Amino acid sequence: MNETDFLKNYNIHDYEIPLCTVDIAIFAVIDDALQLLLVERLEHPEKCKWALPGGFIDLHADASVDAAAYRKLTDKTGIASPYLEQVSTTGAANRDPRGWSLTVLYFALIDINKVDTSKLNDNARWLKISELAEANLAFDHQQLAQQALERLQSKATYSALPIELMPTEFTLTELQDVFSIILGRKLPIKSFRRRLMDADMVEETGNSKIAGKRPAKLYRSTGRARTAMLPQPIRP
Amino acid sequence: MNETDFLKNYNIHDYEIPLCTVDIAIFAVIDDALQLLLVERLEHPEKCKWALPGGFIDLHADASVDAAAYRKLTDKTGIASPYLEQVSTTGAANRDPRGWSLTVLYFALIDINKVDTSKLNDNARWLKISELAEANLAFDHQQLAQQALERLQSKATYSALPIELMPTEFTLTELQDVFSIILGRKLPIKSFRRRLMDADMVEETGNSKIAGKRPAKLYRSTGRARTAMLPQPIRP
DNA sequence: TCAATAGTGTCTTTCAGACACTATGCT
DNA sequence: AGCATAGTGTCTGAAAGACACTATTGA
Repeated sequence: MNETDFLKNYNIHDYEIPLCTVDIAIFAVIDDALQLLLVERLEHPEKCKWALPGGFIDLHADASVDAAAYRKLTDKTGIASPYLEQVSTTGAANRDPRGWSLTVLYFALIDINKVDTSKLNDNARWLKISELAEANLAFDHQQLAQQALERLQSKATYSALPIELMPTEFTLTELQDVFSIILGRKLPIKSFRRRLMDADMVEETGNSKIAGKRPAKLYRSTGRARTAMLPQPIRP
Repeated sequence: MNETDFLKNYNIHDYEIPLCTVDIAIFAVIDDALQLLLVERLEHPEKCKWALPGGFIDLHADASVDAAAYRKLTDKTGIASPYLEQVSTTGAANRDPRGWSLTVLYFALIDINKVDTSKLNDNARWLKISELAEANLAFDHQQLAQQALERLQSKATYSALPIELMPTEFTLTELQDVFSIILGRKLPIKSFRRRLMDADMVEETGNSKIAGKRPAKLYRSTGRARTAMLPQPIRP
């Protein structure tokens, strides 16, 4: 049999294959807290429970898994160029009552100001990370969210990725506060600023922000935060 | 409709879903070179081309994706406790002529001496990493292998993971050579030894190895290499 | 004794942490 | 002037790199 004949006779439905989904842990800083976007499930199974945004890969709409994740993310937030990174893939026989199911987990970092709020309806809400441990989410989404959070926390120690959570212009004090929120502890101001400046993660915009006291210089991302690593991780 | 009825009516074959596979980049050091295990494809598509070991997830045999990867790895090598780590998931409409397909990529590090050679037959071979760039592998396996290699190289700079490629007892010079092979450059001897010792990645076995010249102390892994990070990455 | 490989002593460099200090604007 | 917040100067400490040095064996 040659390849053409082989493919002609090949029917995917002859085999038992898993359900395939993508799920996205979308993080934003809101009210000085790191928060995670959840949507309410409108259908069985796990109906009415809160879950990570996501769903089945659409073989016609989505050219790739990454494209599927982007589509789901844009559906929910309308953001033009969000930071989106694949975290891991979980698949098992018992994680969904419909059968053997596999999900590709992503995490996204967004600036809450850039969200198209018209896309967020009643069955969406933000969950503070401090409440994640006790949250009762659909399927294994609590563990998935935890995994994504650990990845973000880990990256915050050796890269400047949390810049992706900031608005276009921000002060270094604001950025340091975001790092502190993510890592759950105070950071030394001097080395924080030195690390970011020496590694050219940010550059001055020339503007400043006056909030009653001494004006703070405003910075913007140089874009290096998405890929470059800092020379040493923050010590524990 | 309640959940029980919903599940009763649910038929996975009503939906178009991707083909799901796992692929494993199995690395070993052989003849002072980092090498990658390949198997020849016996069936269409891409018949007779070389590919990463792997294949379809078996919904009955495999309780999870990780279990599927372990099964494939054990099938090929017979190794008891290989190091196996998930790298990434790639899925796209055009990567397999049979249709939209998704693969979960793993990488494994093995000690070539522990391989059950009876499991490796004619349609398996080792490819030197130096020849990977020009290799013409099935599907997108060349890129997948490259990704796995990059992960290994990256980890070699900030962890002691390459210990997983070593036999039970090894000298520090041998270990340093393996790091050099992976990273493709010489490393400073003093800081190499200090890093591993200070971080308790290895411990003396009490034995030594005589190879004509001064005997070298033999060490074994403490197991910390699988998880612990070294304080600073090796500088570029 | 010499060649070859194993392994150390110690100085320098890099970069994070500590902390006291200065700077700026509002009231 | 006093305050609160922004931001720096500079010392210390940890860990990597450089490199000359010593150690151990067989031939």
